[in-house]
Amino acid sequence: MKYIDKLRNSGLRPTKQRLQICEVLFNTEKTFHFTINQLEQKIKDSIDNKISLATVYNTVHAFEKKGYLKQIPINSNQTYFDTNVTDHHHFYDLKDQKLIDLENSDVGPINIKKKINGKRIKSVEVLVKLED
Amino acid sequence: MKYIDKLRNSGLRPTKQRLQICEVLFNTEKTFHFTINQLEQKIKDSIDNKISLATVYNTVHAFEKKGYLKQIPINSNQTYFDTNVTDHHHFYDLKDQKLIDLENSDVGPINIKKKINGKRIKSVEVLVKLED
DNA sequence: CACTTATTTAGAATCATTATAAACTGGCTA
DNA sequence: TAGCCAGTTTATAATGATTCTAAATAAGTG
Ligand SMILES: [Mn+2]
Ligand SMILES: [Mn+2]
Ligand SMILES: [Zn+2]
Ligand SMILES: [Zn+2]
Repeated sequence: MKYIDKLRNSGLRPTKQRLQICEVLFNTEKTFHFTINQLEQKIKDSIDNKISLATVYNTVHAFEKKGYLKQIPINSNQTYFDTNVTDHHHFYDLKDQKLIDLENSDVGPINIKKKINGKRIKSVEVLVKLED
Repeated sequence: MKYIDKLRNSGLRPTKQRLQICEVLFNTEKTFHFTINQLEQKIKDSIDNKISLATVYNTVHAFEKKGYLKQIPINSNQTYFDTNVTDHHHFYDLKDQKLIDLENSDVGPINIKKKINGKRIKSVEVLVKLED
């Protein structure tokens, strides 16, 4: 199975719950952005058994740690995650509270001129807020 | 007084509490980043009377709405604010959980090529995560 | 199967933030 | 200056996302 190896290779046991969450997160045409509550709803809509909220949190954090998900820095009372783990940026529609991907080519190269002693750059993320 | 006019001109009554918070926030050499709890501590350290936590929240939100403060988009359980309301960007030191200002000149112009119908760009913020 | 360790789970706890509603105050007007 | 009132402050409760707990269950191993 597609996700069994992915999980085993990461040192995560391929449990029924994790495999079902993998289907919801990764067996899609397009990548997407989500909060835990939105993911919980998606899971409810697509499987018959119940997965506890604690497991959804546990799984999302495990996947994030393994690099299969990333958090998007944004001001919201809920944490946003992204199934697109490539380097890219975001529009944030303030009215609809929706994230839209901005490819690197839509933004152009960003050259950070300032250096901090003993630190290196891990990521560069651009957030473009949109209003009507 | 310096802040009385500022508040009046914004349609905010210059109350004792607001004026004291203005002193803490704006009567400084350098701008700074803070969470509500950090600000609460600063207020306690610099005034004799008590200001309720609710008033600190109310005031910070009022000042943000008037453009005297801005939120910094970052993944944290607490909201970060900035007394520097000019267009600028941030380093985020993941280890020390500290924010460092990045001036526009340190980043260079950012040209967002993608357009979203009916929306206009309100702000462009760059977050550069630093690791050791 | 027997055993160990990881995982799931319901529910409680945490904690930043927001809501409530009563008391208070700044500013205007008579 | 007194009186009024909308705006503000305040203690406290409520909310809600997230994390914690500890017992039950499931996966891997020999
Ligand atoms: Mn958060
Ligand atoms: Mn927040
Ligand atoms: Zn994205
Ligand atoms: Zn700043």
